Amino acid sequence: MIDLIKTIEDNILAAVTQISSELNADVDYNSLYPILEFPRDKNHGDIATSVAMKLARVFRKSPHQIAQLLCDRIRNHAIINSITDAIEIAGAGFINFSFSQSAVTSILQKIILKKSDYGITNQRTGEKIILEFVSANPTGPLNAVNARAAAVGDVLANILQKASAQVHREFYINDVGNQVDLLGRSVKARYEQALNIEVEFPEDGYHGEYITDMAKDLVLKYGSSLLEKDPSFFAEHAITHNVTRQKTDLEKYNVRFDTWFSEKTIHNQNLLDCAFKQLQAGGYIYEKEGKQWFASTRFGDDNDRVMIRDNGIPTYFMADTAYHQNKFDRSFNHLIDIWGPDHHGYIPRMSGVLQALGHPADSFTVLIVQQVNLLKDGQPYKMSKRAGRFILMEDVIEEVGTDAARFFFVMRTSDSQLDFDLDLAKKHTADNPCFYVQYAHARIHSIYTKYEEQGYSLKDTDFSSADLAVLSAPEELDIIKKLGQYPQILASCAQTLDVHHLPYYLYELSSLFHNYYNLGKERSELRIVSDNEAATRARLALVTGLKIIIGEGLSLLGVSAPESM
RNA sequence: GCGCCCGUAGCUCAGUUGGAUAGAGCAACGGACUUCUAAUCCGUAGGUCACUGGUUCGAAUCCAGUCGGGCGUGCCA
Repeated sequence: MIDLIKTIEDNILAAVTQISSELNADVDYNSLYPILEFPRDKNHGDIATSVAMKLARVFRKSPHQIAQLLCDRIRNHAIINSITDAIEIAGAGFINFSFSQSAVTSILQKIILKKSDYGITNQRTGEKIILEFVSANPTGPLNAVNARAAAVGDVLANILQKASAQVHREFYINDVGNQVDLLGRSVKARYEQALNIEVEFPEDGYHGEYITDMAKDLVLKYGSSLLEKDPSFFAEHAITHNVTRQKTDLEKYNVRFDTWFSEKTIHNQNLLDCAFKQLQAGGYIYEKEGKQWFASTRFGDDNDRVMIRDNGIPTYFMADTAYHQNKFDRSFNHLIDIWGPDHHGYIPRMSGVLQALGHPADSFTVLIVQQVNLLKDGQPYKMSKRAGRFILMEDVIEEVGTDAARFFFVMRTSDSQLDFDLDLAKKHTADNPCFYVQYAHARIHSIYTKYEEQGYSLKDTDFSSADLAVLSAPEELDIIKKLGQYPQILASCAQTLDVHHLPYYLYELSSLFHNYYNLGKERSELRIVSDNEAATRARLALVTGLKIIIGEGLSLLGVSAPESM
């Protein structure tokens, strides 16, 4: 539908330009956008513009008069007349356009021809984006918020790629610092305990069951031969073990990273020093109380931040600064980070330090993924069988499966808290939105089967040449119009970085389809597969369009599109 | 105290850079269906968009303030 909209938009703009020069008015074109919008109410046409109202002041005429002037000009164009049935002025000065039937069916034709390419836009052409997400500490298994971040990040990456951006998925491993030391001491303590040696467990150490299991495993393999090793040995072992497990969990969840970037890389390559010197040269560093501070308040942060402690050890923030600089060094021009709710206070300093390093403010974007409240039997589900303190990602997947988990995690605005109803996600009924959408896809396959049972072969059916003029029921045209919105939905997701519009759209589309399908039960003339060969072929073309968009949409969500359920 | 997120139907949530009479799903209520095209279908009702003021042709949306909820506020990562 994007080309239909473009045509109308261009014509409106041309008319506005003409009128403004005649009236000698100075129009701020930016203030007119969006030129066109989808009306909520069907009586207001398929697409509408409110420019007449926006121009009232500059043109010194009533919105209604302006709408009339615009209409007079727009109606003169042959293209406009071929794609619209009606252009009406309504309400306070809206101009409502209704598409002609042939314009609508041409959308379907295009979808069938372009298939999964239909959603491609040039929204973010030329951007080289590095999307960093999950980046969980290598001190244990992934939890439910990590699972949400993984789903959101992966889907966002898919959508950005459809908008023509180059996207690199990265997982940052924080394998340096105090927590690593603490992890090592925790594992060593468990190892000694497993050998019946009485030792004190470190204060604030890692209590998870997985630590004990790991220690027992070490005893099985190496007996007591590791007693002489120091904690760093145990830490390294634990990190390798944990990261491997995280990787496996994420693969089962259909999330694959292009790189697993170790923090050690930053330290080994002397990148901290480079970044620090550059900040110093820019005059952003000062010394106080024996520490080196970054003047973060110059970029709107609450406090200045320590980069190098008085003992000479750089802070985490210093390392993270070097890491983010390194992303730019790897020639990415847009950094997107997905962080958990506990890190939002960190945004001003990160954004500030990157600006201090000479990067434009809009080249770094942080998305905050808020916490997840898992519900079971209507009650909060907080304790994990394995981890005790929190729910693991693998618990969620085991409970509801990868498909439902991913669908539910991206279904809501990611920067607000999510109530995740585990019981609902498991249901195989229409109440479950994930099932509902997948079922629409499966149902289309059963229609194909039905068609072949009638003695036809799908292989011989060329949908692109079907006579689509048969599709005249309002329900059929509504479905096609909805299909035509798909590229806009993706473009809007890619622009706002809000992915939840996609599952919503797929749900609404499926709903139109299920309702249409059900009509055939009451009104046999609307059955998709019938004796009427021409109608059957046209309707198969319609469901094929649906199958393409639903299948493609689900694939962007990383959710399977089953042929039967 | 300060910062971020949030407050829309009984519940969970949408609401397209400000647009027309604020929408879905669930639950509730009322019907249909005794069988089919696979996991019922159709309909009804339900609202002070937390509150107050402001901006304008127009505000759930933007601004200021108030109230309420969640999270954060390390030289941890």
